[in-house]
Amino acid sequence: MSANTSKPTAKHNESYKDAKAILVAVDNVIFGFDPQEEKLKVLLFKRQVDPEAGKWSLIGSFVQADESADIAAQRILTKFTGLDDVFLEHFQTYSEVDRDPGARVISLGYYSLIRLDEQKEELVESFHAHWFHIDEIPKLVIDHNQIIQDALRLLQEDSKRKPIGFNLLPEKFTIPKLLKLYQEIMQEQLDDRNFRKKILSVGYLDRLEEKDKSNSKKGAYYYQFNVEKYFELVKEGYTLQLP
Amino acid sequence: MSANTSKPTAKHNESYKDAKAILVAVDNVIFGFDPQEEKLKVLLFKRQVDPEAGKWSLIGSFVQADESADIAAQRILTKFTGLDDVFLEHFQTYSEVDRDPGARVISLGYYSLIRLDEQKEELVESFHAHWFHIDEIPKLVIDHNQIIQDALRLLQEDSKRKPIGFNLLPEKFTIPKLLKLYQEIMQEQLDDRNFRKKILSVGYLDRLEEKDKSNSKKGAYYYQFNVEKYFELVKEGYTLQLP
DNA sequence: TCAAAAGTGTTTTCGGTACACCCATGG
DNA sequence: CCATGGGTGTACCGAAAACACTTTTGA
Repeated sequence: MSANTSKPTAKHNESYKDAKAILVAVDNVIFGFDPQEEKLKVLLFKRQVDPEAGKWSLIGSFVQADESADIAAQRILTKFTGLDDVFLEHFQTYSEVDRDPGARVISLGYYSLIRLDEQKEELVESFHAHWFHIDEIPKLVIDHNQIIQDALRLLQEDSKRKPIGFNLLPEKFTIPKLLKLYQEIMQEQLDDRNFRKKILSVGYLDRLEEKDKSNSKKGAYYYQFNVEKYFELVKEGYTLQLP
Repeated sequence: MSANTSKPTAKHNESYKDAKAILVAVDNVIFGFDPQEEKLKVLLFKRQVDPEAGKWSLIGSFVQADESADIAAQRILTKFTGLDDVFLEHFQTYSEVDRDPGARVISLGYYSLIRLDEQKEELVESFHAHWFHIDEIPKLVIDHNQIIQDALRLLQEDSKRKPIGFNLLPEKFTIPKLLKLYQEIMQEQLDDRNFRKKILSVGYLDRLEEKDKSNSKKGAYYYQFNVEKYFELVKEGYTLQLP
């Protein structure tokens, strides 16, 4: 008697045959942290296909018929960096009809965290890919600047609640480096005493005997992330909560 | 000289022509709260197309060539409930190759929050859709049970950080009802005194003079969510944080 | 011996939690 | 007048925040 938004009697699940297929891509915001420079970076490369060939772009690919989106995101990550088994997470979908001038493409935004010291540099170079500091991202193809911004915001959220920062550091790292990493991610200064207190009080960091003397005469103790202890804590219902 | 994961010289952006298009659907987990029953519910309907026609399913549709996924999710929501301009959010993507036995379909999971008192009941009924209490969801088609579970988890997370609960209540509501709603969402008991203190201290609830006497002789004051005050708070950097 | 980074403690403040009693009113 | 749900206040505890000094050692 009202609400004539649609005919209730019409079939309201379109059949598979009537539906129009769409190109689906993954775009992967690959983050890395350079412990020397103490900078958070994103891997970009020059797009190879028209339109907009030659412009900087995120690492992406179409999702193939025989792979899930997760696998596709993993595939291109491995292809460009040689790395496998790293932190990789879907965070947003971009489906505006006209976002890609080449065709109607729905893009699945992923972000991954890798250890710069473990990447295969020859591979990165062979694709003419380049690491850009998060503050110096050039104008990118399509909506990729937006995608990076969204990824960074999620990285910030996630960093507060999960110990994912360790995916960006070498196996062994010092507390000062960890602090610098968090400051880069959060884009704000943190009190070093309170940070140290908080992060060590959780109990998932093991101090090694070894020290890193590359930055000071005194040297800073190396620490290692203890995954087992972290899983125990999670089982007990613990959830990290940084400011 | 290592990392032979792929030929660096090969084109590493597949051209648009080589890519295979994929069916893309949205599945919308529509939440409603019945203030009388004090139950959180999800809208489901009987799937019309094979395979698995006749089984209970989320409200979904394929994404059309001329619409974004957001619009598609909005479209089916309006079609089934008559409602427009409600809380609607994408939360996850389901892209396993064999998830749908009918074809390769990538599904975008959405969840929406509606006011049960505002839905067009004739419309809901005309589609033979039905509201199921969150604890009594039947076995659904494909991976839809999983999708609901994921949606509920996100609703719980979001509820702690954003004042989205108000999207499930009538314009005017009492604190006891709001408490019951939060308890339904969180699936746990909350201390009523602390809850009241916390939620009122934020300052985005306006007390009306009117009382709801349907549940007690004394009557409970009606409150209203004040969007303007909330936006002001957000601008000042405020973020809600419930236990 | 001193510059430069690493490491350590204390006090204050604020929010979270636990907890028990009075209030209003229709029947 | 009393049962029922609605509403209020307080004491305690622990975590977060602010804040400054000592330690180490290579150059």
